[in-house]
Parts: sequence; C-alpha cells; structure tokens
Amino acid sequence: MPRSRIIAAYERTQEQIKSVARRQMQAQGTAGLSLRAIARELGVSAPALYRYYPSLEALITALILDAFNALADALETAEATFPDEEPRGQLRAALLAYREWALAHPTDFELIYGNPIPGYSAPAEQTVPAASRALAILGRITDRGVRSGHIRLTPALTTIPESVNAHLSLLAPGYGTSAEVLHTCMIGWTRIHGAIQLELFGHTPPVVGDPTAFYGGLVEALIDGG
Amino acid sequence: MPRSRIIAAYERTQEQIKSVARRQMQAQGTAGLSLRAIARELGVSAPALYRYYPSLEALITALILDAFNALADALETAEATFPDEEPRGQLRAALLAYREWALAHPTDFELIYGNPIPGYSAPAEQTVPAASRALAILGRITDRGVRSGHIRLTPALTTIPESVNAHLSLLAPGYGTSAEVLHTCMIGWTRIHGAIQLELFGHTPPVVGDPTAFYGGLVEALIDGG
DNA sequence: TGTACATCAGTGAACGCGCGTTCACTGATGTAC
DNA sequence: TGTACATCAGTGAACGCGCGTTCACTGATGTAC
Repeated sequence: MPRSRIIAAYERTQEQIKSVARRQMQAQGTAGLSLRAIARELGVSAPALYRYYPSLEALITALILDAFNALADALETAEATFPDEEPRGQLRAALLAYREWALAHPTDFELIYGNPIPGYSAPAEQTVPAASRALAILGRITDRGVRSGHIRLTPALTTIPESVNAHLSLLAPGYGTSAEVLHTCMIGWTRIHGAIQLELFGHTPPVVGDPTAFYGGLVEALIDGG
Repeated sequence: MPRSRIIAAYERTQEQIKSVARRQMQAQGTAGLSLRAIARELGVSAPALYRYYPSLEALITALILDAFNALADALETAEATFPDEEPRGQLRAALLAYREWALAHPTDFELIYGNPIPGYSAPAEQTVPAASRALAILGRITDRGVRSGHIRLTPALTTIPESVNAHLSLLAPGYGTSAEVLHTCMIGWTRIHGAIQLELFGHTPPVVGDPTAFYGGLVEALIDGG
C-alpha cells in the first residue's frame, strides 16, 4: 500500500473518532466526553484510540480547532454569496450564518463559547488564531462597508471609552481596519452572540415565540447601525 | 431544644452544603459537582447529605433557584438606588448590576445561563418563575421610563416581526407592560448578556482591553435607545 | 519467488481513581409518663 | 426525679458503575534481500 494511502486512512480514522465524539457531546454535553465511550461506539478497545490522539485533552483540542474553523468557514461561505460591492448583503448573510451554524452544531458552539471543560485548558497558541478568524471576517466586511459608505457606524457607538480605544488601536491594524470599525464589530458580535446563546439554551424562545424572526429583526437593526 | 431552633439548624446546614457546593463549582466547573466531594469538605460522610437533599439533582435545583433569585435581588437593589422618577438611573444601575453579579458569581451565572449539566434537567414549574424575575424588573423600569418620556424606544427596533409581536402581546400583560417595551427588553437583555458571557469566558477582554469600560459604553448606548 | 525482519493497528488485563445511592446500624438528644 | 421510649443526625460498608491511562502482547501487513 502506498504511503499516502496509509496516511489518508490514518486521517480518516481521526476524523471518524472526532465525528463520534461530536455525536456523543450532543447527547451527553461537552463535559460528558469520554474516550472509552467513543471506543465502545467505534467497536474498538479504548487503548486503540491512543494511536490517534495522545490523550483526551488532545482530542478536545482538535475538536475545538475544528469548531472554530468550521464556524469561520461558514461565515466565509456566507460572505461569498454577495460581491464585495454589496457589503450589507455580505454582512447580513454572515450574521445569519453565525446563528445557523450555532443551531446546526450546538455542542460545537458550547465547546468553543460555553463553559470551560473541568480539567481542560486550551493551548492558546493553537486556539487563538482559529478563534480570531470569525472576528476578522466580520471586520473586513464592515471595513469595506464603511469605506464604500454602504454601512454607517452608529453615532452612539463611535464614542469609544479611551482605555478601550487605546487597546483597539493596537489590534486594529492586525485586522486591517480602524479602531472604530473593530469596536463596532465587537459590539455587533456581543449582540448576536447573546441572542444566539440565550436561544440555544432555551431562555428566549418561550418569550419571543419565533426566535428566527426575532434574530432577523436584530440583524437588520445591526446592519442599519442601530 | 425548641422546635424552631431545630428547624433553623437544619436550614443552616442546608445553606452550608450549598455554600460548599458553590465553592466547588468555582474550582471544578458546574459539571464537577459531587456529593462525595462536598461531604469530604464538610468533614462528614456522603450519606449524611441525604438528610438534607434527597439527591444530587435536588441540590442542583436548589442552587439554580438561589442563583436566579440572587441575580434578581441584585437587580432590585440596584433599581432601589434611584427613585422611580429617574428610570434612566435605575436602568443603568440595573444593567451594571447584572454584569457585576455575573463577575462576582461566575459559576452561578454558568449554572443558570451556561451549558446544561449532563444528566440534569430542571423542573420548569420551579425554575421558570425564578428565572422570569430579572426580566420582569427590567420590564417595569423600562415601562416607567417610556411612560414618563425618560426612555425612548429606538425606531429601528419598534418594527417588530409580526410573529414575534403576536407572541409578545400574549405575555406582555403578565409583565405589566406592552409588547413594544417587552421587545426592547428582550433585545437589551440579549445584548448585555452576550457581552457578559463573552467576557466571562475570556473572549472579549483580549480584544477590548478594558471590559468594564467597554460594557459601560454598551450600557450607555442601550439607555439612549441605540 | 521465498524468507527473515520491521512496522504498527489493535487487544485485554490491570492500575487506581471517583461517583451516587442503599442499607442496617449507633448513639446522642428530647419527650411522655 | 427517674425511666422507658421515640426521634433522628450521622456512620461505615457495600453495590455497581465508569473513567483515563499503562503495559506487554498478538497478528496481520509490507519491505529488504
């Protein structure tokens, strides 16, 4: 068997393990992840998994990286459904995609944005770049929109607290935009995130009745700089 | 010993158990709650706890109810620092109190708003009333503000999706207010909640630098109907 | 083409651990007469 | 005041369970000569 096929098989097994892990998180919650349970479902002994991941921690890290990247990929796909000349369409699509991804992959969402897993702490040098991708996408769309005049920043939100402005100014170049735009993105991010998180865990639906429509209204207000 | 003193001692022990449980959640996460660990820290055998709570589930329910009520109490205390004639001050104080309570009691916050605990499901008839208190407080403050003209609803947000409006209209009387005000409160709630949740789990601080100032700006925008 | 060897995925037993819950019990304290 | 009894907080052993990880191993497959 050629070496490349062997590697492909190895990686396919890694994917299989992660896929079973994701299914189990859905049933048991992120804290319920267990190598033995995964092995059982795969019809294999528990030590066999150690060929593919050196520990439970490593598997969790892989799942987290996948989740951050899958979310960012979803946003990028949404962005691409409109040309760069229509940043409002891009922004709307991206914001809706954020929620849709979360609803479609609730445990991945929990994994990256929810309670930390008891004994686990993520290796920052791996997760930070993956985690930043989503914000970078929102940043560049908004930046395009502001430059072309399609998106305006809310006056109420352009008065950035000095200490925050100082910090954002340091990071903004890394995102290829200004502190103002980055601030707007952070505000926007916290807004959609709160709505999604509360919906996911069942706090808003009993009150608003139709969470999709509720979120839609929230997104329109956000795009209009409200 | 008089019967009332016996009951008081019993309840004091219940409080002690919950307090140790809270400390352990802080260290181990909400999913790490364990009767045996609590008993160990109390210097007592595990079965002894069954005098006070019939099961781990019951203890968790008690902790959840306490948390919802403590949060609502914090909002009410904040509300009371301004007279009813100054609803903007009341609203600002309440919104800031929401974050302060969350930062002071991160695991209680996780417990009520974070990932569900694996094997546990809350008894709705007990938790729903407690959970609704916070929203009711924001609702009555906002209602006062709108009636007296101190608080105005953002135009962008008064266009409520029809399906949402229908549902809110059913619930609004129960909160002693209108569908519009309730909608504004839900929007406001999702906004501050997202900011707090992302801050608590470390997602916003590295970007905004000064989360207190960032949140402050967000609250001002919210009060101004932004 | 055949043989000796290396590679490596996967096994099964074992380690030490912690968990929620049950059970029959002890022993101190308070109550009734 | 003294005695028999009831109450009840707390104990210690045991139940059956699941966990992550280690270890020496088997047995199939591919490689070198």
